[in-house]
Amino acid sequence: MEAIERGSGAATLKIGEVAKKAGIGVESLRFYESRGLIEPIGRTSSGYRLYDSAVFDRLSFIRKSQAVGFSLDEIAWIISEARQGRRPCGEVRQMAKARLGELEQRLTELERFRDELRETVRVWECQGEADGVICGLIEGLEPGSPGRPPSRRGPDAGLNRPASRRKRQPRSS
Amino acid sequence: MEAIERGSGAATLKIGEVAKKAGIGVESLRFYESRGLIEPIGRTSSGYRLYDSAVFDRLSFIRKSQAVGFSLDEIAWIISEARQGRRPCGEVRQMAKARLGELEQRLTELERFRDELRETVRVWECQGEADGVICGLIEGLEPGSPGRPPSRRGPDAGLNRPASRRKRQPRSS
DNA sequence: CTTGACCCTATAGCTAACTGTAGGGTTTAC
DNA sequence: GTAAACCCTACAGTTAGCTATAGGGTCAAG
Repeated sequence: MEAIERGSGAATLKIGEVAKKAGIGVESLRFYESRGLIEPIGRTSSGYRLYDSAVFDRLSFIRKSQAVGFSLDEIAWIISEARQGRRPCGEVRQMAKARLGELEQRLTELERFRDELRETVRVWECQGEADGVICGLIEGLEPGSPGRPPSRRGPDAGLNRPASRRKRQPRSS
Repeated sequence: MEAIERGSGAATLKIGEVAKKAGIGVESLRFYESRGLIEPIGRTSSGYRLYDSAVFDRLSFIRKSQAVGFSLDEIAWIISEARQGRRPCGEVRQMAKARLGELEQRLTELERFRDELRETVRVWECQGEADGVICGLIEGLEPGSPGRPPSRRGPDAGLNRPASRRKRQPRSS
């Protein structure tokens, strides 16, 4: 069972070959397909996906778009527009500008937050830990009932390093 | 069926009263409990949680810690330390400094990214959309096969409008 | 002719911090 | 005495972008 047009001039690739050349996982390729971002040019009779080299341009487009800050949904929308012969340049520009605006706003917030945190750290540094001075924060945190710790499964839970951290939306009102 | 010590001097509160006074949802309170952040001082015979006013100090501690950038796991760890009579001031300072370091690094990355994005937007602005100039990015995104669109089960997959957009972490590199 | 690398679909899990729902029981006000 | 408002547990869903697993089928080499 050979490919639909495997060996007929234009080289076709199986998903694993595409994955390896593009430096991406096969699961991600299938995931992209499920989100409407890529599509094989065909299938073998046994159902294997077949791609041609155009998939690399598409993947490159996806990566560049992500680099601009577009979500996969937005990228899928652009692709679907393009597939219908449209060139949503204006919209894409608008999207990029919107992304930039959000980014600038977020940066402003983060900078303000950084300044506060710097100040907090500075204050805590000054207090030292020589005597029983409790780091501002901990004040009032008394041991609940001395001698009856509720046997947690281990303080390793969130220790080490807390992976990626993200800003939450503080509920207004 | 009255409370364990409801009406015996020190006022106890049910979860809804705590939630209302603290401006938080009852589900969040139960969630915090499941994460080891808070604990009722007891239960009524029918199983209702009872709190005293100390819970507000605890919630305030949680909010302040979140404001420093600590995760709930980290906060739970601090609380569990404190409950065991320890004062992990040094560690807390270290955690805050680590948070600050991460934040500064992320800010640097984001600033670089913002500059790139600004440049991208600027370039796209100059091109305009008057003639067939395709916004850099879209270049090469041809409609699948001209004249033979592969009759998908429905191009609605990612159509309409890009729906909800949210801040993502732009992957560096 | 069997082994192992590859491929398939479908579905669940990961991250964080909640939020919502289902399906009950309890309390309180009228 | 009944209806609304509250409480309970347990679990699923939300956000994005993957990543992994289960349980198969396919294919090339030896």
